Formats: sequence, C-alpha cells, structure tokens
Amino acid sequence: MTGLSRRERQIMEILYQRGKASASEVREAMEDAPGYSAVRAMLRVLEEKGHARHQAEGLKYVYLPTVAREKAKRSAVKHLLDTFFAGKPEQIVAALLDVSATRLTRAELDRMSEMIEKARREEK
Amino acid sequence: MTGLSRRERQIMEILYQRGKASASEVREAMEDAPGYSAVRAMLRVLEEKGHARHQAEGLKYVYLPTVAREKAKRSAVKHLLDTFFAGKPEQIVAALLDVSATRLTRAELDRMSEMIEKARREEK
DNA sequence: AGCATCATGCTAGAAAAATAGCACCTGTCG
DNA sequence: CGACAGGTGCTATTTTTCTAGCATGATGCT
Repeated sequence: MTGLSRRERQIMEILYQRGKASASEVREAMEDAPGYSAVRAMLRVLEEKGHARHQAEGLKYVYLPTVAREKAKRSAVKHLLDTFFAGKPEQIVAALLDVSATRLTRAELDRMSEMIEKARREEK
Repeated sequence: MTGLSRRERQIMEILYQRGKASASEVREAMEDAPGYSAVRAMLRVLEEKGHARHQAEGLKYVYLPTVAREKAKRSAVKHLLDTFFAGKPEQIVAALLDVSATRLTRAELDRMSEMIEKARREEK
C-alpha cells in the first residue's frame, strides 16, 4: 500500500472497506471528493499499477483490490505495529481497548480473551 | 495523517517511529531515499502544513511531529479499524496474533490478557 | 589561516498527480 | 423515434510533488 499517491491511497482504502465499488460509489465515499473524471482516471491508474482490477457488472464497471483483503490486512497491521508501537503488540491492544472502550460488548471482550488463551496454549 | 503526499507520509512515519530526527537521519531512514535537498524541502512543507516542527539542537535542526504520538496512535488505530476490520476490534487482535505469532512471549500474552480482563471488569 | 565538512536558505525545473471536458455508447421512458 | 440519464474512453491542462543546485554560515582540524 506504499508508493501510492494521496488520492490513490484514499481510493484503495475505500475499495478495501467495501470490497468493491463503482467509480461513482468511490467518489461518493471520498471526503473532499474531486470530479467524477478524476476518480475514474485514478481508478484507471490504479489498475495500470496493478492495485485494482475491474469487472463489468451490469452496465458499469466495478473495481476491486487485486491483493486479497487478508494479505492487505496483515501488512497494514504489521506496518502500524512498526510505526507507532515499536513492534509491541500489547500496545496495540491497549490502544484498541482505549479507542473503542465505549462500544465494546461483553461478547467481544470474551472473544478476544479466548483468542489470547488459545495462542497461549499453543505457544506452550 | 490523511491529506499527505506519499513522501510526506513516509517522512511523518519516520518521525513518529523515532520521535524526532534531523533531515539527514530522516533521509537515511527512507527507503528509496531522494536527495538531501528534497528531504529538507519536504520537511519544510510539513512544517508549513503544521504537521511537524523543528528545534535547533546543537548545530542542526531536529524535527518532531506536532501532534502527540498518543493522539496519532489512536487515530491510526481507529483508521485501521475502519478500513480493514469493519470496526471490529477482535479482528485486529486476531490479525495481531497471527502476524506476530512467532515473536510473542508468554509475558506479552499475559499482559494482553490482563488488559482485557481489566476492561471487562470495568465494563460490567 | 585555509580547507573540508555539514548544516541552512533559496530558487528553479522536471515529473507525476489531479482535474476538467469532450465525444461516444447504451438502455429507458414518454 | 427522440431525448434523457448514466456510463465509458480519450486528451489536454492545471497543480502538486519531488528533485537538484547553488550561495552562505558555522565548526573542526592541520
């Protein structure tokens, strides 16, 4: 995800967020959106660079990221880990709990806990 | 952290990573680093835009992010949450465990667990 | 003192990104 | 049919990014 211009990144993020989107959907999802042509042009560029691809869906084109969400996720997490958390995963957890403190349900906390327990057992 | 060009972001990330850095340090830390002048020019721009500031340290200038690491952290996490994880914190934890599976020590897992326990108690 | 080194302040130019504006298809609805 | 409406493929233009290059000032060394 590095090596992209400001707008390009913005668009890729939208694509990842929604899985897929048409030019006008992308445009609507952008803050301080540029003209329609601009969006289309950038989608084309992203396609040339290999970050996105399109497929016809009905009349229009729908764009999707080429690299799978899973993979992108992982590298995003890794990157975040390095730039802000000195590679310390626990600190991300802390930030996470902090950021979403109010919204967290009991069930979510349970699931997290469970995951960590599992990792612990496996690590043994 | 949005609204920055490719290079600008790259530089800001370095600044956050290290807390502060001189122009040449920044340059050394960049992959596919441009010329020295280019780096300085961009630091100046970042300063104009209000993302960084500098202070004289000995002879040279040292640059620092203007918005505190803590705050930047939080918004980075939030952003990640939204773009890849549909706002579901547990999924980040999953990715985290996955990404750093091999490196995680027992102690780290314990600390995470403890944090979650604490959140749980408070949420009650 | 003279020189090399490393910093800064500028300015200017090339390259890439962002945007606007056609012209042209293709369904759809009165 | 004829006129929208909403899509696409281009091309051209403006703006931003990105970069190099010089002149200048402080420091350290021989």
